[in-house]
Amino acid sequence: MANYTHLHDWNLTPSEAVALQQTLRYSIRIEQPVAPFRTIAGCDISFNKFEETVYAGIVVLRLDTLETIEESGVVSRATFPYIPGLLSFREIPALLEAWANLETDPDVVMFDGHGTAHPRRIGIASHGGLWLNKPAFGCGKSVLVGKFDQPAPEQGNWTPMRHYGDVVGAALRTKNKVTPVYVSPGHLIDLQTTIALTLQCDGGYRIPEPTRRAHLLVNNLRKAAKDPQT
DNA sequence: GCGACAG
DNA sequence: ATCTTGTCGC
Repeated sequence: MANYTHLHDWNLTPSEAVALQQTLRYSIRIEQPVAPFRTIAGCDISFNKFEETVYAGIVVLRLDTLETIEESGVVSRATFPYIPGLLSFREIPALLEAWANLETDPDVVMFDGHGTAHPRRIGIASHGGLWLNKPAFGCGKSVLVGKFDQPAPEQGNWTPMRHYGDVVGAALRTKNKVTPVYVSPGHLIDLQTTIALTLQCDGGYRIPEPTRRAHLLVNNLRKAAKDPQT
């Protein structure tokens, strides 16, 4: 089953959260994975605006067939507000609850957000990877930091995203002539592998399957709780 | 000081 | 993120 070890407290002020990121960033390891990956997890959360209740979910799929092999959804609470650069403090606590309910132990995790493409190089994918002590990377729909040139319009093309002289991620075209997604390594993985895995998770949509299915899962959870029906 | 700013 | 219908383009 999937587990994780407690790294630190979550009830922090935004200021304390930034300070914690400055100490945690040095534990992050960006490197080429040794063992091949067989399964991948996608995670996401959903919520009603102005409400503290959040629906967190994780979907595990086989990398070779993209078949879903497990889903885990939980209803939790997020007390930390959304602040650009501190997303992990709002989303990870609930995601850990969903993770703990997993029967399988995914080989790598795809987060909805960034990894090193972050002002302090420790986005949700890096922070999450540290907690899970597992290879993790981020795939975001918009940019937080980093400058880049537009990649060629055909699927598979990508351009490096740079921030203060560092290549922090890549603008990757997952579909012909469609806005690219922004990927970056989180922990225990490198940019090349991050790009390859994202392309391997292609299901015909801009958003790769792990994240796309996790999004559908948590959205259905939220709707189910909203209506007195099924 | 001003503008930017993952989900 | 969420609130929402139709509509332009391949």
